[in-house]
Amino acid sequence: MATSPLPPPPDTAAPDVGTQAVFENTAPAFSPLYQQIKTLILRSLQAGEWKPGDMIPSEFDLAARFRVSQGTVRKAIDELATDNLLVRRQGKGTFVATHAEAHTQYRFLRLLPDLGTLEDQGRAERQIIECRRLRAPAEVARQLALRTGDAVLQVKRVLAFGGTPAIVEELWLPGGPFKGLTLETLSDDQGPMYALFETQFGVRMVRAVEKIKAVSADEDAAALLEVSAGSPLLSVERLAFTYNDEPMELRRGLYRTDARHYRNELS
Amino acid sequence: MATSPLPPPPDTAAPDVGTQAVFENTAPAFSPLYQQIKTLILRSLQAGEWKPGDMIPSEFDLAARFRVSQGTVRKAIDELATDNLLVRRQGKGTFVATHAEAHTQYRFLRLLPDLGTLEDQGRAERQIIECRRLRAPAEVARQLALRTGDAVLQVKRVLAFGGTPAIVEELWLPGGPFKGLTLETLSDDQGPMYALFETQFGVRMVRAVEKIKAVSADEDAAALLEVSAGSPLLSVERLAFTYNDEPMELRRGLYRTDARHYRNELS
DNA sequence: CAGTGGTCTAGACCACACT
DNA sequence: GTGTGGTCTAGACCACTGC
Repeated sequence: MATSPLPPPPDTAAPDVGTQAVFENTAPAFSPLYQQIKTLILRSLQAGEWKPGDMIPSEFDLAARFRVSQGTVRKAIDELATDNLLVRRQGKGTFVATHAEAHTQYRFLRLLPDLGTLEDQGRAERQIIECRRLRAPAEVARQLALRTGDAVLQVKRVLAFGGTPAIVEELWLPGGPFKGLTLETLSDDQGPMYALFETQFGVRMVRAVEKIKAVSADEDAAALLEVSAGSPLLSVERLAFTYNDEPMELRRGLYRTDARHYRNELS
Repeated sequence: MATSPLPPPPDTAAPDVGTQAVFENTAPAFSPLYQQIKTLILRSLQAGEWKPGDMIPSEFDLAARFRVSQGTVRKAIDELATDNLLVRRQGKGTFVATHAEAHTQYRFLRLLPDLGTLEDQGRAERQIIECRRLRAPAEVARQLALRTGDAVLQVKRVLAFGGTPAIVEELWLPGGPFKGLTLETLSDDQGPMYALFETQFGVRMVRAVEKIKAVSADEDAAALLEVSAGSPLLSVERLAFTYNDEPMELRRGLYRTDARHYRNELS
């Protein structure tokens, strides 16, 4: 239990765990060991020590590294797995979750066809309308935790299924982390946009919040979605976050729901 | 570890656990012990052995009853707690979840004001429009797993906040479990409808699925919601389930979203 | 104080994947 | 077979609640 074959040398640098909470120095707030371990793993994820798709060290190795029992590491990993930050695969190992895998693709897309195979009626056909670099309007800046006027990227695109347009959306991305993103980058890419963000910009979207309203189609949206102006559309405003609850994308979408619906599970 | 002070006598009746899976007699499907315990607890919940709000036996007692270790019971309860079927309270015990508590009220209602205190701007003002007993239309029957023509209850009501109507909805309930439900029962009651269902009919809603669309207000809805005909409204169709994934309520709602929005978290 | 859930450990063994 | 995650146990101790 005492050896520590990984980065932190045997008796220093590694968080030293006595019998109970370690960082209980100042605040009287009690923090369980497994929570601290969870934080340390999270930190390694943020720092990019393990990238999306990578296998992280085994529970035993991590236990040695952090000087705790395997069961404690297990509980930390369990929680990270239920948060969809890690994926466990029995017999293989534990991996950093990614949007690039078939089974987790379009994890955030809740628009489904009313009828037929929920699975897939054709891949989504994507078309980028424009990609501009500009200064953040006040409201966009506020939501992305930037200052008004900071550089941002604005992307507009249309998604269609089986030739019928279904979604028109506008994305706002902070200019810093997404430096170098162009219309060509986006257009050339196949696969989910969040997968591109991971591989090209090292940004992994972890969770998101959506605000949904019913609105009437304006002229522009009506034309792009091939409906008549004034038709009811679903307005979906999404704020997506990366590891440290940092907002990293603001997305405003209009969904056609005449033959599809937004599905949500409550529990 | 061997005593069994609860209902099942010492050496019989209680599921007998050797070293591994118990019910592994016919199917080669492997089922972990804690999963079997989870099923047994679930069965007791369905049978009404413990009712919403009740405290269930301690982990130790359950461990003795099922002849497994306390840690195994713990894992079973953990999962039931994350499914919101049970609620753990340190120092006190583990309780059957209920819709009747302040902190879990309106757990399934996702409509929030765009501005101001998310907490509450006044209680919801509810008004029952009608409550009829009739024969299930085909589509309603299908969704509630009944036969077309079976007895069902149809309830219509309006919800308002601060004097402004926000939701008009129509509920369909199976006639059997809800025998005796009348307009008076519903109107007299304060508090969430799902709480009433628990206390009066022993029906606890556990989870639900919603299908959301944008639609135009027809004359009736427009009048009730005090908007002009043709205004965009959010159509929310909810199918709610009780313990055994039995569908128990079909609800079709129209939401005004001019000053409110449907909030959803993705992860 | 006793009773409850919460944390942590150590070790044994099972199931699964790869080589 | 070896290495990984998954299950189960037994026991010790901590934290919170209420008598």
